[in-house]
Parts: sequence; C-alpha cells; structure tokens
Amino acid sequence: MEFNNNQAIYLQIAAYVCDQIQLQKWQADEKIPSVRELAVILEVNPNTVMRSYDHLQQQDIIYTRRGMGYFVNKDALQTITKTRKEEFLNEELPQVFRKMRLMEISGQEFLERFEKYKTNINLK
Amino acid sequence: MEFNNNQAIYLQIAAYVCDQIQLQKWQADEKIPSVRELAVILEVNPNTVMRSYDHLQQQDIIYTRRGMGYFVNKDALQTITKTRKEEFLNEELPQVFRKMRLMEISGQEFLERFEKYKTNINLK
Amino acid sequence: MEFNNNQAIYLQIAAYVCDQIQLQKWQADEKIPSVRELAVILEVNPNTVMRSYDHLQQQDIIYTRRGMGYFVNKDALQTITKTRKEEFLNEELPQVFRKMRLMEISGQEFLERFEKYKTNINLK
Amino acid sequence: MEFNNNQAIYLQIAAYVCDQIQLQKWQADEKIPSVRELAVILEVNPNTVMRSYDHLQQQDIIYTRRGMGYFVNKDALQTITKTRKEEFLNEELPQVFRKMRLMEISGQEFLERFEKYKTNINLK
DNA sequence: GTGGTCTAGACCACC
DNA sequence: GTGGTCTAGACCACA
Repeated sequence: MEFNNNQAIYLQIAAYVCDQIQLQKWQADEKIPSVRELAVILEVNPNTVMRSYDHLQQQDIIYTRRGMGYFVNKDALQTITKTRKEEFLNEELPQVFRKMRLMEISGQEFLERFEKYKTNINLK
Repeated sequence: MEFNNNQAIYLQIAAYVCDQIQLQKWQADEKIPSVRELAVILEVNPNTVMRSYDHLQQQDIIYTRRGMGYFVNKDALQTITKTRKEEFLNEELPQVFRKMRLMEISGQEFLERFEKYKTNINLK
Repeated sequence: MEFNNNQAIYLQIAAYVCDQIQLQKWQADEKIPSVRELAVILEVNPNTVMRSYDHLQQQDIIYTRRGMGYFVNKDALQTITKTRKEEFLNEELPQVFRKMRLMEISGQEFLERFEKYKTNINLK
Repeated sequence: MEFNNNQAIYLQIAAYVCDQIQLQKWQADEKIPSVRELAVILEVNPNTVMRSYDHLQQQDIIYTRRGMGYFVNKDALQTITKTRKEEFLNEELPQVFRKMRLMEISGQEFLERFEKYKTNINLK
C-alpha cells in the first residue's frame, strides 16, 4: 500500500480497514487480520497498526477478544457509513463546490468525469 | 483570519495569498503586504508569515526586492490557476468520486446540492 | 565546524551534507544524522539544521520518513554532481576567466598554481 | 545592468566602477558619473549609488570635490589591481582548485574553456 | 526517539 | 522601513 504523506499513516490504515468493512469484504463479527499480519502486508511497524486498531476500537468499529484477535463490530458498517456520509456532505462537498466555482468547472463537466471514472473502475 | 488546525498555518497563509492573486485583488508586479504587516493583521508571528512567503517564492509565485518587499510574479495567476486545477482534477476529484460510489451518492444528487450551494452563495 | 560569515549557516550545513554524499560517506537510502544530533555536533540551533534539511528535501537530495529520520535520496549523488558541475562551469568559471584577463593571469600561470595545489593536498 | 541577488547591490555597483577604472575607461583624476546620473543609468535608488561611492571613497579609490562630483583617485588603478589580485589568488583560486578536483575537471579542460572564452570575448 | 510547527525576541544588511 | 537569519524554548504528532 502506498501512503500519502499528508495524513498520518495510522489514520490511512484505519481508513483502509473501514473501506474493507464498507465494501463488506470484512463482515460483522468476522476476524480481521492480526496486528502482525497486517504490519507485514502493509510493510509498516506493528506499533503503527496497533495504533490504528486502538483508534478503531475507540470508535466502536472493531473489538478485541483476548488471545483471539480483533473483530468487526456488529454495527460497524452503519457507524462508518453514517459518519463518513455526514462528514462528506457537510465538510468535503462545500469545499469541492467552492473550488469548482473558482476554477470554473461546470456541473456538466463534473458529471462527464464521473461517468468516465465509473466505467474505468468497472473495467479493472 | 481563522486557522484550521489540520493544516500548518504557514500553508494556510500561502493559500490565502494565492486566493488574493487568483481573485485578482493582488495583481502582477504589485507589492503585497510586508512580512511584519501581514503578521500583525493575521495575528501571527512574523517568522510564520516569512515562511509562507519563502514557500511562495520557491514556487515562483512571488519575488522579493531587497529592502522593498515582496511582489506578485508576472505569471503568478497562470501558475496558480494551472497547478490548482491540475491538483484538483487529478488528486481530489478521484477521491470524491470514490467516496460518492462508496456512499451511493448519485451524480444527480451531487448536481442538486451544487445548484443549492450556488444560489446560497449568490444570496450572500 | 567553522562557519563562514558571508553565507547563511543553513546553506553551509546543506553544502556540508552534499559534500558527505558526494564523497560517498553517506550513501543512497542511508539515514543521515537526526536534526537534533547534527545540531549538537555542529553547535547550532536545531531549527537551523532543520532548515538545511528542508532545503535539501526540496531539491530531492534527501527525504524524510515520519518519526524515523532523514535519508539520502537514491539519485542524490547524481543530482548533486550534476547541478554542482553545471553551476561551476556556467556561473563560476566565466567569472574566473574574466578576472584572469583583467589581472593578466595566463593559463600557464593558472596551471602551475593548480599543480602546486595538488601536490600540497596530497602531502597532507 | 543586471544584478546578482547573492551580493548587495551597492557592492556590485562598486565593483562595476572598479571595472571601469581597471579597464582604464575612467582614468586618474577624471570625473565619474554623478550619483544621480548613475542611478538613472543603472535603474537604482540614488541612495544605493551614494552608498557605493561612499564605500569607494573609504578605500581611497575615488574622491569628491564639493559641488563638482566624484573623481578617480591617482593611484586607484594600482590599488584596485593589487587588492583584487591578492584576493583572487589567495581566496578564490584555492576554492576553484578544490572544486575542480571534486568534479574531476583537468587543467587541460580548464585551458580549453579559457581559450574558448577569450575568442568569444574578442568577437563581441 | 524522530520530524515539524510556532512563538518570542534579537541582530544584521539593505533601500 | 524592508527582508533574512539565528537562537531559545515550547508543544505536538508519529514510530
């Protein structure tokens, strides 16, 4: 995985975990990769993965069972979807709108690029 | 000016300067506020403003004349518009598209919100 | 390290780092001294070293890894050698030539002094 | 005249004056341009030219006669030639030698470039 | 321990 | 007055 330098790695890992849950690749009460496993996969220090898991646990997205590992919380999917959607609509979109106006990008142009993006994704 | 805690102040100041240039409030070869002046206005340490100006100078957006101050570069407007647009289209938009798909927000819904935003802005 | 008063310390530190790389004492992807370490060694303020490292990072000579330190970029050696050579041939040499003509110093005399310099160095 | 940003403008102007004297374009006891004249020619603030003249006067290179202007000192040519030559041989040349070794530029290559330079100059 | 940002205050050279 | 550099000290986030 490639990390963006503008955001803490542990947050990017947490986001990655949320992605998996949101895409329903990791489902409720299912075990997720152990700290060490994920550390190897992502080529990161285990401490960093640990911190991500800590972070997610505090948000009730995952929970831990002694000696068994970390598991997806029952309502993780809902929680994630809800908070992410709120944040997106209230925080990010206005910024996007503002920039579109400044750079004179029309809603039409946006749509076209969106369609292009979707077909590109589906081909992969 | 209110600062956002997620981004370094000096970067926010740099962005602010770029905004002024993009809005053509500060034009080519025009003097911009001195380091000390802006520091007082924004209620920040002069060093912080200095750092912003340094940053902008390295991007050929402003230039300095000994003992006279900082001035807007001739093609600053172009440079800013170009780099900002590129960054928006190549970096930000794909992220937006990705999230829209994840959260099942349609292009239609986006457009509606955009129109709403535009009318809100115009009323102000 | 002794600093020359005609040039900013942070630039002299940057030059020192480049020297180390050019002499291959610090190799590609190798960690260089931490900001604090070097500050202690050179008896300067950490901020000053920081500024040097910042400067070198912008020139893609070193890079940083969060919480781990600064490392020599893969093609730092090439970059340094190339830019230094270019700068020397295009900027400095013409000045030297100019002065040699003004002061009537012949190419012959230059060569003699150069040979003398080289034997002196080798003796040390 | 184009100014180099690495050196104070008033020093560059002083060097320019010395050049003229060394090239014997301005001879002993001859009047040199007035502060205002030179300021116009070089597109600089008169204060800056003033400072250059001050500087040169302190080194006994020029002298002033009330209401008449500045004049080249009798032994200005000697003074300039001597101090410049000393500084060049003792300060600059060793630096040049050092860099030539680091960048593996041979005395032979130096000579070739020097000859090229001289023929270029003569054509102009 | 690492980098990174910010403040406060000082000093200098330049215009 | 302008920019530019440096120090000292603090605080934060990250690994």
